Amino acid sequence: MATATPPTRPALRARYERKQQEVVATAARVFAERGYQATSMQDLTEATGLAAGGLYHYIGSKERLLFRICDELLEPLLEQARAIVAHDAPAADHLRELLRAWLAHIAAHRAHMLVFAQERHVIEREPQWRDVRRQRKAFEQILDDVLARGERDGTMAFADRGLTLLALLGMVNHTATWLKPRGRLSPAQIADGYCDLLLKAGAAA
Amino acid sequence: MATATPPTRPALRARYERKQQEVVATAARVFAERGYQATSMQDLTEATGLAAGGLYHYIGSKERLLFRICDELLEPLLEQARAIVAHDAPAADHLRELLRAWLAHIAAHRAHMLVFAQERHVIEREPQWRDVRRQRKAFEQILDDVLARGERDGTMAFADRGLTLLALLGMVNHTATWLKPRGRLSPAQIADGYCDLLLKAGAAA
Amino acid sequence: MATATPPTRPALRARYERKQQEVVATAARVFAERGYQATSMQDLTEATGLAAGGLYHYIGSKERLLFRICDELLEPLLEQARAIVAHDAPAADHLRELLRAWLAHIAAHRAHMLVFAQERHVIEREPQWRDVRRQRKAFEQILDDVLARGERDGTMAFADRGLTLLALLGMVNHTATWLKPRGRLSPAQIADGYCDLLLKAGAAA
Amino acid sequence: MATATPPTRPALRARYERKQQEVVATAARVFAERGYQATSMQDLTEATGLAAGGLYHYIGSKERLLFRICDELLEPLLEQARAIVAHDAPAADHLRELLRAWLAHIAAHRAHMLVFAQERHVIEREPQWRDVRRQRKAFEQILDDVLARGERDGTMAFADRGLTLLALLGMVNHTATWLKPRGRLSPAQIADGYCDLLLKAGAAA
DNA sequence: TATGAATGAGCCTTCATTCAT
DNA sequence: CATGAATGAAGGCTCATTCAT
Repeated sequence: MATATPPTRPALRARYERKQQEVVATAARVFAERGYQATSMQDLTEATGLAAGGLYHYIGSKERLLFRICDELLEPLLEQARAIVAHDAPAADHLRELLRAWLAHIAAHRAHMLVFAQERHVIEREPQWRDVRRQRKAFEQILDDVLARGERDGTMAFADRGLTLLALLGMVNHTATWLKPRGRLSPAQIADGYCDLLLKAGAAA
Repeated sequence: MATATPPTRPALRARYERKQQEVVATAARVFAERGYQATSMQDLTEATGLAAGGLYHYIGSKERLLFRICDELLEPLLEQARAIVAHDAPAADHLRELLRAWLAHIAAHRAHMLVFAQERHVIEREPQWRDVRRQRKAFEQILDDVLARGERDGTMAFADRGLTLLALLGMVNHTATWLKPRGRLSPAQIADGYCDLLLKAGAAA
Repeated sequence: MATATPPTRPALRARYERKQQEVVATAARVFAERGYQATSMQDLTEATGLAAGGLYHYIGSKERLLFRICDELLEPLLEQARAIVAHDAPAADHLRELLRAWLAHIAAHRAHMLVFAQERHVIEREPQWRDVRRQRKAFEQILDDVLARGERDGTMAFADRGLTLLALLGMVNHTATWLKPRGRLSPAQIADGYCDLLLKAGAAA
Repeated sequence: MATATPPTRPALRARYERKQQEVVATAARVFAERGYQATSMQDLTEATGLAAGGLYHYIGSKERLLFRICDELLEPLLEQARAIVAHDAPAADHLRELLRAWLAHIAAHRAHMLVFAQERHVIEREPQWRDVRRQRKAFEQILDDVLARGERDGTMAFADRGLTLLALLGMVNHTATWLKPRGRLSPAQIADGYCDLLLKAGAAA
């Protein structure tokens, strides 16, 4: 993956990184709309107002751009998740907090999420995406750990924990597809809805 | 959309359609692996053993091929769904039957399903995909109708039926992603798992 | 190095290869004039009368084209050289025959030779050119062997055989630069001139 | 050809010119390795440690840089050659001195020489290189004059003087290709080797 | 002096598709 | 029926160069 070379002097560097983020955000929006593959650099040129060369000054390559989008999505989410499970609380509370953070993140990065989902088949197959895959897996592991802890301490009892986790991942990931900025339900309400679904279904006898 | 011109004499026509289905199946597999956009006609040329001209003889165009894949996925599924809800039975039974048929269909057409999911953003936006969208919506309507009937007759009580339906769609659609031909759970078991999840969560008091 | 895929049926294959050679010859001429790097595929498009796609149908890539040019130059030359030294004759006769064959080859493939010389720095450095390098070295080895044999059997006595060989290579390679189709001296006369230069300078006492 | 604008105050000017020479030397090295055309300004940016703007401050343009390299090569060589033939001496002595100076120059400016040879086809064709061509021709004329004088005064007798000169040019120019800083033969030894080759071959009966 | 952001033309190549055979 | 030669627009990206700072 080609890397754009950022300036070294701090003042310029800050400016560079601000502009870079702007470009990434714009690109995420366009990718989400038209699809990553179907979006040409020409499209981004128009969306950003930069000429081809200027664009590459900030992004290195189209694939690098996709990488940044995935990273901006997963890295802070993973960090939040780790912070949540770091403090002491019942498994059910952790689950609810995780879901709320997750849905809020999706709402705030809807375009990122849609792009990530669309290009999933690439990310799961190509070696250069290993780090991204690892972040995704780490997050899912945290979720599974919480469910497992609930089972162990007797507060949850799932028919099949593995399937429950997969169902959860499915419903949450799918959410980016239909979530609207000012929709009927807030991200928190959706999170609670999913959480209740799981907790009721897995209510200990 | 360009249309390939099939022969009119019945014997030839049968042969033609058999070969055509073969091509569509192969294409679905390749698309599922590499992505529709990332797959070139050249790739299909290699995968099918046909030369460019021969390929076009059967498929008309790349987009037409995508259309066929979607249609092979949705049309029989919709038909089955209609058959299921046509006979008299409690809402919960209908739901279970629908899920079993659906999961079985996904298992049998995994590639089709993955392609459909991947290209969803195109299908949902472009006018030429209206008919496909309509099929998808009709199927989802059938599901919603069953849940609504359950609510009406008092056998189900969801916190939020709309959200429940979306959750269901999410988990089922996501399934194609991880379903393996000889996995731990059979399609029927998965269907039952999802069904129980919903029914427990929406158990009437 | 990408490879264009030739047809398999013999009749078509012959046609394909004829056209391919035509393209290579044209390209060699253009490269010789403008330089390999300075020549754009657009230039070749104009020179061959083929559109971009058609061009690639025959050549695979620009680098592959360069490879073909080098191969068309070196492979038959090496073959001729081997045939010459295979039959019994005095070293001086072999030398003269080699030079005549060599100069005739250069005259017949002036463009190829100029391209080869121009891109020498690439050919000598990059790993994908190993086979071409090997052919060049094999040819030079044959020359050195003849000079060494002359020294051994006492018919030649060079002040420094290594330097003499390098001088020979220099003068012959340089020839493509100034050789004109109907110049004052024929390739054979030039060959004899170089041969005499060496033989006189290395005349045994 | 764009021209960089040097400062006018003497002290600054000296500094400027020192740095400029440094840049030219570095560029010559990189060009010799990768080829003039294949070297990007970005490559030079990295090799010199200057940013794009700084580079242009010193060189004006990429072509101007090539011009400087050629000029640094040819101008002092031509001056030396003129000095040599200015003093009275037998033609054979002049030839030897010329070759020694020439080979020493090549050894000291190997990169310059390689670049000059590589880009020869450009230099010989484009009008803006007329002055460089003139220098090259002037140098070759000096060589030819010496050989002609040797023939006239009966101390040399070549089979074909024109061909002999071309052979000489070929062997010397080719030398840059294989000359190593601490090789088996010193530049002076190589010069003598070439000189002896010519003188023996052209020994008057 | 020197930086590095920015340009936009041009690079090589691939693409879906057509059509004479 | 099927081939594969051929198209030409468009793809992602790099290039030499300029200029505000």
